[in-house]
Amino acid sequence: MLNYAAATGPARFAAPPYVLFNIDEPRGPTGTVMRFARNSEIYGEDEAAEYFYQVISGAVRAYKILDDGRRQISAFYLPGDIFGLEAGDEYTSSADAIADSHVNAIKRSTVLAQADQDRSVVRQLWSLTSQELARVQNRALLLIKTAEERVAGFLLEMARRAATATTVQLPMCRRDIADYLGLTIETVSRTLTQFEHAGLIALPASRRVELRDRAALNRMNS
Amino acid sequence: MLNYAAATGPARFAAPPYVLFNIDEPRGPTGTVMRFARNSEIYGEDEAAEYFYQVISGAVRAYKILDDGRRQISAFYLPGDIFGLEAGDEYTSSADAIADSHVNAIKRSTVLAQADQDRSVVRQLWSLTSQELARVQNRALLLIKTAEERVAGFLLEMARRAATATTVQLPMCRRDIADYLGLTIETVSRTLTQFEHAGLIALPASRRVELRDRAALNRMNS
DNA sequence: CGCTGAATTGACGGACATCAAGATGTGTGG
DNA sequence: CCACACATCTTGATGTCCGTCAATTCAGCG
Repeated sequence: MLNYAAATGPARFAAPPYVLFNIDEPRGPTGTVMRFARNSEIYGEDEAAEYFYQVISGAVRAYKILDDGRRQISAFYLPGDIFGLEAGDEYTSSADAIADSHVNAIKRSTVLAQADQDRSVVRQLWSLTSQELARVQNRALLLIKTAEERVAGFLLEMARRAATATTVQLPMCRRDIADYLGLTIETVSRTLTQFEHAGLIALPASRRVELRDRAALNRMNS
Repeated sequence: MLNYAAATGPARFAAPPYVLFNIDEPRGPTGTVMRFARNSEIYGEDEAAEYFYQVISGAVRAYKILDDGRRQISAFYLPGDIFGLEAGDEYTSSADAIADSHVNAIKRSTVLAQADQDRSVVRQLWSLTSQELARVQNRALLLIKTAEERVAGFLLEMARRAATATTVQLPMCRRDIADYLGLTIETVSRTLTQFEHAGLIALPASRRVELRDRAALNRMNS
């Protein structure tokens, strides 16, 4: 059930050497492997930020809950992705496992101590946070677009990050997608079937998407 | 026309000592004061990131333009705010002056060189980028809300950052506000007059807002 | 005092949310 | 292996918030 194969693929983050994490040695001196069951919480908003994480297998969502119960998912993390990188002492979002997942956890205090020896560590933390900032900016761009554009953008993003050829296996349910895109599950569903009827995608299963006309999807991404 | 008084107010960023910028000594060894006229560009997206900036007087907007001409403003920077802090070699947004402005500019290469001597420099860069990330996350939260909630949130944010007592002097036009909130100027305008009729605010001038019922606005902020 | 861009106000339509029902898929126990 | 239960997903009907288009008012400036 747990997919270690995903962990042996190409790493998705920036420049080696990997001071923080090395996905090829998840059990090495750089951290501890933890297992989280589907829908279990990894950390909560405003909790003390004890660990930095990297996804080994499975998938993770980061989110905030508004007073009225609405949820906004700010990011999905897939194998290779690093998350929980707080500069402050508390997590600014909650995070939980979308599917049964293995993550590599490394103590924040250890990393910060390491930073006193090795100046490249903080440089790397800054760089990763900067990449996260760029991701959030791009998602904010999505949120001002039409439903079509948002769903198209989401499919292309997932294809870029998790695709084998043209088939995307979605780890998350429609509610997660809706909460990520700022839409309702009905609108997400309708938009997907509309894409299917237009021949842009195929939906052999609700969580499996085949991109048939990537150019058309790109055009929508405006 | 240029308001130096604003620069002598309390600094708005985090913990001293200010390695990067010291707003009390804008002409000191930490940078160069530059002047930008209203609507002039400070830097463009994908340009080489030559400088880090801090606003001394005036106001700055950062934004991206979509293919179809839509503009999304990702942030407003007021006196004391630092912007243009790129970890990569290029700016990821454009920035220009909303009003005639003075900014303190410090060469990115100088700061990065300084970072080899003083380890607190990168730590500070990381911290500032992390704060920027938190700001963008909060704006993304705004974008999934109703027009009322977005405008209320905007007013409270501006009041917190730029208010003298309960009066907010807005440096930007309705189009800027609209592009920041993902609304149209008509909706922004209508929502403001609606707030006025409900007694939540007063609008003695189109760019001057007096908060009359902060509690009610806060309640909308959900 | 007239010109011009900014802001407001109104009428209307459309995209997406809401409410509701039905279809599909999945896990569990007999 | 089948049957039932429950969650997930899809599809339909209706409503509403906000965008669009258009006209008017207001403010700043030569």
